[in-house]
Amino acid sequence: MATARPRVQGHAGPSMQDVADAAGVSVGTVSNVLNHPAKVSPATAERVREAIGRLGFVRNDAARSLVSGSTNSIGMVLADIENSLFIDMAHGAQDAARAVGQNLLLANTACDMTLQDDYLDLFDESRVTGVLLAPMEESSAGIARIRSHGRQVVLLNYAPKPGTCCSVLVNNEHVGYLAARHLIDTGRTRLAYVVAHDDYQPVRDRRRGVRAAVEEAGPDVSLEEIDSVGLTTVHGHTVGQDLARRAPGDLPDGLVAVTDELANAIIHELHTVAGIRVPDRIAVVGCENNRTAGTAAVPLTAVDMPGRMMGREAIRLLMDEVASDGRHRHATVVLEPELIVRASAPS
Amino acid sequence: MATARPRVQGHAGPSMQDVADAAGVSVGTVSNVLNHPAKVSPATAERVREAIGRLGFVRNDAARSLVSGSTNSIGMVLADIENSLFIDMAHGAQDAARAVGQNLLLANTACDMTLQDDYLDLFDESRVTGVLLAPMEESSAGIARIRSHGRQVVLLNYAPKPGTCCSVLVNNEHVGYLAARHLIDTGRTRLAYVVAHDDYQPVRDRRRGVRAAVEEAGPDVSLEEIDSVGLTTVHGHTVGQDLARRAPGDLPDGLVAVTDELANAIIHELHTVAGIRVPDRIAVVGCENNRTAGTAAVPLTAVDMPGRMMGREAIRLLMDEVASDGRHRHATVVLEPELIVRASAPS
DNA sequence: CAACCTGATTAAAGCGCATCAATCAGGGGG
DNA sequence: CCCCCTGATTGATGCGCTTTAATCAGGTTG
Repeated sequence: MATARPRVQGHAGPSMQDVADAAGVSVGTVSNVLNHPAKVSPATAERVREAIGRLGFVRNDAARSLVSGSTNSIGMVLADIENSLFIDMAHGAQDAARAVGQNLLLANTACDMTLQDDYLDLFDESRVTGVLLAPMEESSAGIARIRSHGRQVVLLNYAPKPGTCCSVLVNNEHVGYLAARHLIDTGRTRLAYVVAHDDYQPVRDRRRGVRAAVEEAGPDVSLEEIDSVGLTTVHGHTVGQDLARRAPGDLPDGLVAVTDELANAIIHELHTVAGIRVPDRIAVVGCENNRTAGTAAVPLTAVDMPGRMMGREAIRLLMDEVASDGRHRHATVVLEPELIVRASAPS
Repeated sequence: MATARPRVQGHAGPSMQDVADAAGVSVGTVSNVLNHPAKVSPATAERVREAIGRLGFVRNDAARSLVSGSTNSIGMVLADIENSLFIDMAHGAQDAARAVGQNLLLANTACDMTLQDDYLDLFDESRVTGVLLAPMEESSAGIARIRSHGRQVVLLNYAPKPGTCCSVLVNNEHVGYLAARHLIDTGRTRLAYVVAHDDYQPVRDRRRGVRAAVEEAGPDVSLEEIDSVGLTTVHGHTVGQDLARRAPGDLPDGLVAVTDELANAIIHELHTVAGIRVPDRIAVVGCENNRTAGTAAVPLTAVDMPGRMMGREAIRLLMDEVASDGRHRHATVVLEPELIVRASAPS
């Protein structure tokens, strides 16, 4: 056995030099075995591979990307990993990234903008191929920062400031429209729209769609907008309890909730707790078609967001932009939602 | 403006040298401003920081970790990002990692062992601080490989080969025991255990617990083990349909499903489709307490797995091992599950 | 036999940063 | 006036790899 080179602490593991020594070749040849096997004679390659196996050599990705100036990884920053829409986007992106030889690294911000900025910076410093960002809130500052360093970003499910980056969106106005329209088409006339965080662009868009459908229906259909404190289950319970306390005549007969969580919680309070039957007394539609929608106590009619496809499209846009060394025009891909009819608002 | 240094294509962005030139100092000083601010006089530091901002300098993490031989990131490989247990583990790990100044990078293998190995190797090559692995199947080959390179691994929710690495487990035998015991305690006598993939260690352990509870109950309680093809919803539907076709006398009156998905799908076929009331005719218990358990058509009684805490513990073990330069003894943390009683098997 | 070509291999030059010994400036004490 | 001490700064070195030009061995051709 060859004697080991002296090493400072912390720098464990054999290097290419060690492999080269063991195989009786130069480092350049070892590198070629790994990256351009065609350039190396079969016999030498075999000898090198044997040495690699014997020494347990692991290529140092830091050195590799230091030289090449780039990596093989795409970073994806997700605002809420608990939401199945985001999971779907990650899944679609994963598949597409893999197909183009890139690894997808996920980071969860749990809706914390500080964490989001940290992860954007981390990916920036890591020189990833590009970044996919699926935020909850306006994030143009962070995007601008890393874009100014030349790092490519594709925004998911949130409209960017015009011309700042590529994005993949769902036609959220149509989401709201489809939801309200379904209720109107099935004979509901006193609609309610439960909403919170009107400062989030997707939320705003959905509201516009709901309003459009109601206006289109003429004076026979009314719309009440109910402000919730937040978008999650706890807030839905509050809204549901408030509704349950109303005089029967004041109750809407059709309700659109801006998130599935809100919808399910409201149904729980009305239907299960207060005995106000869904959909008989009031039909409910959600706006995400989360994983839970189909298995809920009252299966939820919801407008489906095509998360998988969004992820795939985002990777496509990103790789397009990365490839186009020269001029690149930012693009926005808008995918259409689809209504999934279930028991909470049958046809 | 100083003239830009000539640059080969691909190596965009200002380097420390550029910053140093702009601020009229040496690279060493710029490095110190970033890493040891106390060593630099306030005036110089300010000048350097100004230059950093003006040039849009971004530290190159590859070079950084090439020198230091390590990174600031922990890699977490998850078998199934769709399962809320894994999400919970990621969440807990994230919080704990952040508390010790590490970034958590997530990777989803979608139960694909090839992908799992790829990500393990990626993290290995990236010289991450350590790796958290929450696999679906036996993974000792991959673990052994990267451990042999000196990379630390903590295994989550899957027992390692003795002495090979640290791990955080749930007492899965007790999971099965609690589930079966609850049915027995509430008067059920003809139990069934629906199971698949007996080659997965957690699945095996749960079975042992179920059997133990039944044996403990004596001859008045019987146990039938029903083999499912798989662990997911489609397989549950099949099992449910088979059960629904049985003669009423042949039906068990209590059922433990090894996953929540199986449980919910079985309840759907029995209760909703076939009209065999749950829990009246048959009580059902799940073994994970997934996010959907509480909101299902029939809220699911399930044994809860403490995912958040598992994630936190895993980070703790990992950092312990990383810190202990000298001798380290692998540890296994076993967390106890807890029964959550809901409508599908009331008390 | 010289000139030339081809394929395999090598030696050397960095990539951008952290680190550390060496240097420098500026007092204060003797 | 010289020496030493302190704090700030510098310059040089090397981390492990990829890449490129240079070298070499072994044919082939004129």
